[in-house]
Amino acid sequence: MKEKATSFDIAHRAGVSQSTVSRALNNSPLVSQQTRDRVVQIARELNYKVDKNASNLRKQKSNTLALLLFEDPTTDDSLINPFFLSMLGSITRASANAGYDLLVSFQNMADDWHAEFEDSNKADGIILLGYGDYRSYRSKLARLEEQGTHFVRWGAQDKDQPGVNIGCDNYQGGFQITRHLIAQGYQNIAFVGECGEQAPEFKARYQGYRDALNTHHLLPATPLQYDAFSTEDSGYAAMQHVLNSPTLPRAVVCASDLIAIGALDAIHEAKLKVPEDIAIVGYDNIPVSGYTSPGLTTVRQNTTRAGELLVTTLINAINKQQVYDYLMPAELIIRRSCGAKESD
Amino acid sequence: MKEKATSFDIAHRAGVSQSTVSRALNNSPLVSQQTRDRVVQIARELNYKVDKNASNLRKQKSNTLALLLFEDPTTDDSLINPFFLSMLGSITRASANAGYDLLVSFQNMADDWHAEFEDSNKADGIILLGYGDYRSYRSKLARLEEQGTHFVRWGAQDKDQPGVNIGCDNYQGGFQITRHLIAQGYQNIAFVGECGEQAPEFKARYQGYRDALNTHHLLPATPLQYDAFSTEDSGYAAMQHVLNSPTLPRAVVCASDLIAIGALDAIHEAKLKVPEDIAIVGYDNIPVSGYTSPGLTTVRQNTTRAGELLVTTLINAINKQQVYDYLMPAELIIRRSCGAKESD
DNA sequence: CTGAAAGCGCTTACAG
DNA sequence: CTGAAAGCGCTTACAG
Repeated sequence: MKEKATSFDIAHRAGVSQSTVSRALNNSPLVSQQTRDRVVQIARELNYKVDKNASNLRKQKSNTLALLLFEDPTTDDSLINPFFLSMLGSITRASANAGYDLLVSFQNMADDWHAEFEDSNKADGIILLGYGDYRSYRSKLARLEEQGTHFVRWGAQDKDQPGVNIGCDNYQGGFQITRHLIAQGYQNIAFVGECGEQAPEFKARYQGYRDALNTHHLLPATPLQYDAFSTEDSGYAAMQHVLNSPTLPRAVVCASDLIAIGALDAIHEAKLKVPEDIAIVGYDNIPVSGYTSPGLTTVRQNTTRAGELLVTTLINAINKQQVYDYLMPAELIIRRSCGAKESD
Repeated sequence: MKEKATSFDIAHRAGVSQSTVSRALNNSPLVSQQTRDRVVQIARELNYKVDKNASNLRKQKSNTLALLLFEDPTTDDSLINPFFLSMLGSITRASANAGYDLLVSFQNMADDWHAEFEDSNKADGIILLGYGDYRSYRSKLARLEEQGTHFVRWGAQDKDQPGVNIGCDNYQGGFQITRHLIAQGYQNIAFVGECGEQAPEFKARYQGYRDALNTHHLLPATPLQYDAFSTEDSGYAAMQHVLNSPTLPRAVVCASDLIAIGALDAIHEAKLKVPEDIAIVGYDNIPVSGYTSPGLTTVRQNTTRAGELLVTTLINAINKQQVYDYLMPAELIIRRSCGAKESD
């Protein structure tokens, strides 16, 4: 095990000062080409790497982004929502492309997550990812902002929240997919998914659903809305409720694919057919949604683009540039579960 | 934007020396309870966090693990193999539980990845994750070892490789799933997946397949093996090959679920039925495999356990403890694609 | 273009 | 139990 080389070792061998080594390696213009070449050469021979801790300490920045994954408190301990898993993948890739390291962490609302990363200089900025109610940590977000910590949120737009937000247009997605069902001729359309303040994404999708129905004068007298959060089990239970209600809806808009998959199970168990007896649509376009029987009509959120947007927005913020909220368009993905021909 | 507090600020307010602050905050026994309480109290008030860069620089360790994801060179830029995505999830969780931060990074065989992390003190150790041929970076692994860098590999056991290895018993998995097909009465069984040195995992699965056939005297005169790497497209193409061959096999062992899913597409396109006309089995038990039509019989690798093993093994290595290779058992998951009753 | 020096914010022997 | 001091390995004004 060789001792690790430092900039002094290189300086010694190159016959220059340590300052010059540092400059040469950092592409400072204040070094002659000749000196730089020699230093770089020796650094390579010695397999030298700049010590990031020392460099970061001195520069007071880390070239690292932190990703905070908030978990659905209801999720099984060993599973991550597939949608966020795919976001994780695209964020990882986007940070790498931007030359930043990515620190990944799960959060269970630990007391001091708001300070943990930037105050400790582990990261230059934070990406907050997770469904749910940012209101509950509103004060923490405010504190982040007050401390000058850079962060971006993924989720539902909310003018009231501190910080920049990147999200997908949940209202439009809910509207579109409901309108699509209406265009198929369905009238009696239910919604499965909680839609209170604690679930702003679902709430926006629900609003889109309602407005689409309203536009076509199909809004039922009593709302056909059933609570469920984003797990298969919850979707399964909610759909059993639906199936036990006096009048069976002809179509169901589920607030997420996970819910829709659970609903599918409940329907099959009841020996009913999708879409013949009841049509089902989901939301998210998680990988599995293309493989259910029948394939799920759903709304895609472009995770690749989302990852890029989150990362570039955060980096811009770190570099003191003006940054803006961004609302990505939703994209309808039509498969068989809605009863449309796939070419529709 | 408040200035960030340092240990000196706390020392000043507490009327003690900065050394004492550091000790108090690091739970050193060399501090009176009274002093510690006061320091901790003030630290909280000032919202103080230890600067990790300074602390790491001084301690020469980072409390961070690096995860290097090697990509299948054949994979689409925006997609990660779902199996590795699920490993990523479990490794993230396991590191967090162990109190380590996790730095995630993709690798395209950049020249100096072997030194990038530990030499730069960004991480205390490295987890190498990715299918493929470790032989091609054998020299780099050797260098890692020589430099005293701590690392664990996920993948096929290989006595020739430097470093510790955690993996799942690919041979046993291939054997079991093939034996299962034989038990269903199939005789003419093909294998789809490359099985050369560059794909050690697939190779081991193929060996298991062959030995199972051999045990039952079913080994064909000419090997029924078709190359494919782990993507749907490649599986689709390979299965078209199979379907064009003079005698159609009755069952096909695919080296991965992704391959099997592509194969399923090719078979359905040819208007054949699974499992009636031809049985298909996969490997990995990726989430989608439960939702294909029919559901895929496959081999599960316990990713939760794998993540924990990788992390704890690496941490043990970092702490200078003796560490060992570990081979996890494979686990047969029976669904409809093999023609068995699910309760089989 | 180069060097000598200060200092980033800690931890930890050393001395009491 | 506590404090004064050294030093981790860099980057960057400052002076030439």
